[in-house]
Amino acid sequence: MDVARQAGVSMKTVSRVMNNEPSVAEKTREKVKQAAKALNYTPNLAARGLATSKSFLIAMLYDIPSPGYTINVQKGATKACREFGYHLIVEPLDVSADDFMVSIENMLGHLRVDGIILAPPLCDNGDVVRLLNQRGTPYVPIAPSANHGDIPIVKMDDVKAAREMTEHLIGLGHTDIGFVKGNPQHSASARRFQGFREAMRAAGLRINPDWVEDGLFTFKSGVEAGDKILSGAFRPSAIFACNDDSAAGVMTIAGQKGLRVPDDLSVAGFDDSPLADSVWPRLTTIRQPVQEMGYTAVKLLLSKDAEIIETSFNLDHALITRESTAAPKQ
Amino acid sequence: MDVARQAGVSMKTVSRVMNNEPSVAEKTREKVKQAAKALNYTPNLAARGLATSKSFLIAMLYDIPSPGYTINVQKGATKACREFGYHLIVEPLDVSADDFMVSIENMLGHLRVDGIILAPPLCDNGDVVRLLNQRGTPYVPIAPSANHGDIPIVKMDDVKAAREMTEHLIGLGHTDIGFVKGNPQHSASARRFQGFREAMRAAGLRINPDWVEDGLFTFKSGVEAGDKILSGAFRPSAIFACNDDSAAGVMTIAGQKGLRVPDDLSVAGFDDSPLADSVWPRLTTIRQPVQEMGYTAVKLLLSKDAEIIETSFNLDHALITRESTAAPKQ
DNA sequence: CGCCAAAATGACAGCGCTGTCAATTCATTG
DNA sequence: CAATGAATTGACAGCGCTGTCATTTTGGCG
Repeated sequence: MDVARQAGVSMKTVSRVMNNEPSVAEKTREKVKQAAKALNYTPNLAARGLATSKSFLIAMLYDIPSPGYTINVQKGATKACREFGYHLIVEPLDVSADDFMVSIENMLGHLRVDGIILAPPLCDNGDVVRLLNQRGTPYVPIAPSANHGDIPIVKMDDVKAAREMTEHLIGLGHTDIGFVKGNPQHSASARRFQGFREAMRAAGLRINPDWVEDGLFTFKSGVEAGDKILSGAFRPSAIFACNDDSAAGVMTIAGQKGLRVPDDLSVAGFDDSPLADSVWPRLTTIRQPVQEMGYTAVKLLLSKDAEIIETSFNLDHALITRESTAAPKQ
Repeated sequence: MDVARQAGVSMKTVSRVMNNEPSVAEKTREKVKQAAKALNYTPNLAARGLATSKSFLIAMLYDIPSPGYTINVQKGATKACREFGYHLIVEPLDVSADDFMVSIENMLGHLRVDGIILAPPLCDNGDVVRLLNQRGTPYVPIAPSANHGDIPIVKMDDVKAAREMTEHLIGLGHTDIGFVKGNPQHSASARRFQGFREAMRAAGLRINPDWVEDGLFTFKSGVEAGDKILSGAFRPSAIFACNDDSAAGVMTIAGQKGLRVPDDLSVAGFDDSPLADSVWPRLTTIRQPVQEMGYTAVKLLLSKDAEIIETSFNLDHALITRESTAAPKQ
C-alpha cells in the first residue's frame, strides 16, 4: 500500500482514516488524506468486503412493474446508497417464471448483499419473504399489504390518499362517482378502494355497484371498465380510477362516446406517472412519494438499528389537481 | 472450506470445479458438485474478486431518460449478466449536476466494475468517454452518434427506421408530411430526421419547412410543435414525430383543433413506448430493440475478444402499424 | 522530572478464493 | 514390469483490507 509509505504511516492507519475512525491524530489524518488524493487512491471494495464480510451492495428486486415507478424507486435508492458509500444492484424478476426463486437464491448466494429492497408486488410474495427471513438477509418492503413482523416498512397511506381524491371530487360537487379498481395482485388496489368507500360513506353518498368495475392497472382495462360504466342508462359525473393508466383509458373511451372531459365527465387517476402529464386534459392524480420510498428504504437498511423505533414509515403523498376534474355541468 | 473436506479433495479442486475448469476427473467433479449442493455452497464473490481482481459487476450509467427505455435496457442487460454470473449495478446520473463526474469516478474507484454500459445520451458525452478510456475501463455505448474508435457499439439503424416510417406514410398516399424533431442532445434525433429527408427525396416529395418543427422528445414540445404545424393556412395530412411522447402531443393538439386522427391527420411516433399503446388511437411507431441492446452490450463486454470482429452491432427494429396512421381522406 | 492513563499507532493474522508450480496418479507401451 | 508422458491433484502464497491486541507516543499532573 503505497499510500501508507507516502504518508509515512502504517497500512492500518490508512485504513483508519479511510473509515473515518476516531482516535487518529488530526495531523496524521490530514497527511494520509493528502497522500491518498495524490496517489488517487480508493480502497478496494472487494478486499474490504472480504475482510468485513460486508459487500457494500444493496439489491432491489422488482417484478415488471410500471417503468416510471421502478426508475424512481431506483433513483431514490441510489441517492441514499451514495451517501453511505453503497451501490445498488438491480434484479428484474418474473414471478411467473419457474426459475424465479432460483434467480433470487443465486443472487443471494453469490453476492451476499447487505440488504434488499422489495418493490411491490414482490413485497407481498410469501416465498420471497420466507427465503429472506430464513437466510437472515435484511430487507425493507415498499408498500406491502401488511406489516412484516418487526421489520420496518416503507409506504404511503393509500387509503387516505384515495379518500382525499374522493373528497376532492365530492368537493367539486360530484355525487355520482364511479370507480375503476386496480390489479388485485397489488395490495394497494384494495386500500385505494377502501379509501374511496370511506369518503363516500362519510359524505353520505351511495356507491352505485354498476359504476364500480374491476381493472388491472392497464390502459386497456381502463377502456373496458370505462365502457361498462358509461354504457348504462345513467352514468356518473366523475370516475376515479385506481391508477393513471386506467384513468387514461377511461378518458379515451369517454372521448369515443362523445363525452368531453372534464365538462361531461371528470376523471381522476393515481400515481402521477409520466402519462398523467401526457394526456389531454392532464390528469388530476395523486403523487406518490416514490423516490422518497426508495431513499428511505435504503436508509432504513443501512442505519444503525438504534435510531429506528418506528416499524412503519408513512411518506407523504400529494393531490395534484389538473384539468381532468372540474365541477359537474348540470 | 468444508466442501473440500466433505468431498475429500483439496480446496483448489473445489475451486476448479466451481469454475468449470478442464482437467478435473469426471468422478471428482461429480463428487464436489454433490458436496457443494449438500452444503448449499456458493463461492464468495468478494474473495473471488480479490483473488482475480475482477468484480463480476457491470455498471449501467444513464441520465434521466425515458423510464421505459431504461428499464428495458436494464432488463436485457441483467439477462445477459445472469448468463455470465455477473450482476448489474445502476447509476442514475444527472449530467447537469456539478458533482456528476465525481460520482462516476467514485463508482469506478470503489467498485472496479468489469465493464460499463453507456446509455444515451451519456454515450456521446466526451468527458465520460475520456475518463473511461483513460482508466481503461471497458465500456459499450448504446446508440451513440458516432463510432468509438475500435470499441464495439450497439445500436439500431435510426436512419433506416425513420426512412421506413416515412415510406409507410408515403405508401398510404400521403405527400404532405410534417416532422417534429427530437431533442438535439440525443444524436438519434438527427439520424431520424435524416431518414425522413432521405425517404422524402427518394419519393420525389418536397419537405415544407413550415411543417418541420423543433421538439424535445416531450409531450409538451409535441403539443407546441403540432400547434405550429397545424396553424398555417395549409396543413400536412400526416405528421411524423421523432418519438411517441411528442407524437402523443401532436395527436392531442390535433384533437383540440377538431382534427380526427387518423381521418384528418395521420400521426406516427417512434420508440414504441408504453404510451404508444395507451393513447387513442394507438400510435403507429417504430419498436426499438431496447432489451436486445442491453443484452448485446453485456455480451460484448463479457465475451472473449476473439469472437468479436464487428465494431458495430445493428439490431433490428420493427415498424408497428396501429390506428394512428391511415390513408388520407381526400 | 518522572509517572500514568489515554490516545495514537503498528504488527500480524486471516477473510475465501485463485494462480503457480510441484507432486502424484494414471494409462500406455516396449 | 518398468518407463514415460499425460492427466489430476494439492501445497502454498498472496490478492487488499480490517480486527485484535500489543506497543509507542502524548499530555497532564504531582
